[in-house]
Amino acid sequence: MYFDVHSHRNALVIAENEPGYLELWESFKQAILSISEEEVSEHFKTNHEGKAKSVSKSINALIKKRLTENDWISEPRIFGEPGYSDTKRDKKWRLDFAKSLGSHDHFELEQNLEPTPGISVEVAFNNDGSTAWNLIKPVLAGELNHVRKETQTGMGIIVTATETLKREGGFDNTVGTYDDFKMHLRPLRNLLTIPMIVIGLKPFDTFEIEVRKIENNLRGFLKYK
DNA sequence: ACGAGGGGTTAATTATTTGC
DNA sequence: GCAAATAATTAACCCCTCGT
Repeated sequence: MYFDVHSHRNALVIAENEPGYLELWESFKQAILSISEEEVSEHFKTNHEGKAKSVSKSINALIKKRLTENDWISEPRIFGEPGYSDTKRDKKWRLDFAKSLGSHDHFELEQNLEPTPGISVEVAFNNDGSTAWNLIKPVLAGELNHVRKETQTGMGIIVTATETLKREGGFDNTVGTYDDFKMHLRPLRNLLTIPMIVIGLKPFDTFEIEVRKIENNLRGFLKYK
């Protein structure tokens, strides 16, 4: 899949020049770019066509597959404290994905060892109301490093849908888009202290999702362009 | 009259408890 | 100790309001 890129607090410059971040950024970019249109349409056809409205589940599943294959950790916890990390209520305190070049070991973090570059990833196809929260999570993850190691080590990547993909992918009209995230970033600049790259996924060349009403429910169907 | 957007609901997934 | 049943927790998406 192809995408547009928006850079917050020089994230792109850092990602493309700092040795450690370069490696992580390339790994991420390659993961997304390597998802082919055929794979998405095939996945949708076999799993969700006629049952779900949008392609979001297929895209989510394929991103997860690619990133975990490349050693990104799925749904890591942000904090290590009871109440925030126990399985009962830690869900909203988890990132979608993260990868660090160094150790995730708790002991080493406490020992104030060399900062290691790490990137957190949020895939945000949900309600526009949670746009702000999606932007804050990478900051929380980064601030943790900041406090423990006294060094700026965090960077966030947010995966969103462009307006066109939202329309052609059958996404619900409430999902926050690439443009919505860019709108949020300007006024929130001073609160969002971590460099972030916002990715706007582009629509597909060969197909789109046609939404039809089946027995009062909206369902998506493949339609080749 | 229509479409965008937000709040609320629910189906499906994940966790926990219970029973064997 | 393991499986089945039950409970909790989302995230997708439905519906209704509001602005144009």
